[in-house]
Amino acid sequence: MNNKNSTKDKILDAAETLFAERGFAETSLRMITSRADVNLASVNYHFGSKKALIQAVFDRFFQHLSTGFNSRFEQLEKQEIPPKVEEVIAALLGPILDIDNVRTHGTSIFMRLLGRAYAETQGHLRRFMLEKYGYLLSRFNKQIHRAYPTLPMEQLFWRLHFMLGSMVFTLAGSQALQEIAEADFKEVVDTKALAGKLINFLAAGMKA
Amino acid sequence: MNNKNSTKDKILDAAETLFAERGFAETSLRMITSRADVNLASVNYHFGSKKALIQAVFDRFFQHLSTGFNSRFEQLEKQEIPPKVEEVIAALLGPILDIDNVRTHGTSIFMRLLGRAYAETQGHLRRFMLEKYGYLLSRFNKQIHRAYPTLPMEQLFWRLHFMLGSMVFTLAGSQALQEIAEADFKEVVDTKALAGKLINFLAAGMKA
DNA sequence: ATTTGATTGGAACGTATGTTTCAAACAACT
DNA sequence: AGTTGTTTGAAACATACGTTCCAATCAAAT
Repeated sequence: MNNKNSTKDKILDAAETLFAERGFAETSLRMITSRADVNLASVNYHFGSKKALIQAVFDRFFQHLSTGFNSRFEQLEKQEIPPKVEEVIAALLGPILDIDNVRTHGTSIFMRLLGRAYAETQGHLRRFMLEKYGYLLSRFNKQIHRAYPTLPMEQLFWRLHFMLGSMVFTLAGSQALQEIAEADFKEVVDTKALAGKLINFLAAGMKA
Repeated sequence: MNNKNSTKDKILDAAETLFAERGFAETSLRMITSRADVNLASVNYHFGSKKALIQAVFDRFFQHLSTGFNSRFEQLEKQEIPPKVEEVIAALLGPILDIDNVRTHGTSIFMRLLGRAYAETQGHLRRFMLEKYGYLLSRFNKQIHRAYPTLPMEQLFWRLHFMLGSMVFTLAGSQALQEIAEADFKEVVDTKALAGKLINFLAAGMKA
């Protein structure tokens, strides 16, 4: 049913790349099916509609991510001593970077999708994601609060969103930025090093 | 020719709002012309094509902005004593917030447009903007370097992009976020106060 | 070997889009 | 008043889209 080269997975693979590259509305089902080398009708057969396909693409990503999030946050939660701010941010960022171990450039594709979902004001995607993964934010907030108890919750709320912006924006364009940096500074920066820089920046902002 | 209520301006007004609210592909010319109360054909008559209309919308916004940027950065550049990091960031953020003085909800509309333009990987918009406003980044870098001379240029490059991500994302979703914050914390946060929080966060990250 | 249910293929449907056409209305100037 | 160039209006155009239909094919179980 869910082999690596089943029609369903071929559609998901093609759709995920095209959605990230071109956007949801700008990607037609015909582009997807011709890239996946399957019949046009198979999208509606397997997924029901284009909207359902979009949600399925996100669903697959989040299934990869949630195991990573769960194990990292469980580890933080069972610790007696409060974590450092850097560690909490790393718990959020780590699983996202791990996608690259499974797929090439998986992180940037996912972040681009996330950025596009965020821009969607039609909003069915935002609601869908918040519904499924809102619990993550409250777990994150709890840990930040342990790491930095004097920060008012209202400040935390805003800084969380400042942080998300940096993460999505940077990781979505990471390929392009890495190339520019390499050309300008003759210094190769891999994604792991980039994440370190990002965590430093964000942790300082959180602790401001 | 360019009266406030000329057909051309009515189209631009309607298009700018709808593009920000719904996105470029999701906004049809018929929506624009019916909201602007003009004939459908007038878009192609005055602008040539939908793509050209999109660029015209951005052009008008950037004309407002560039005068603000120029005056603020000239002021920084002529100062003998180095500016503070916060001041440099404020010079970038200030003109954007000033749009609210001209239009209601102008900032969030513009930032949403910016966010969408960034998401557009078709890319003709990104190139168009970088071409027109790339010079701003080097002026910004120079001033940050004056404020914080020991920061290596390569670090500055990355932190600049971390910062842009926060700015675009936060301001693009500022309406929605302000509503959530108001509901959750019973505390009204106007855009000016939000900008202050954002500058604090970003300056701390810059100085990390 | 036959039957049954799931999947695929090819074609068509209805609808919405950006663009074009061309006549009517308007404006400015002689 | 008449002419000329610009702008509007209503309709049609070609195209691309998501979706649906139904026959052909396939896989597995009897």
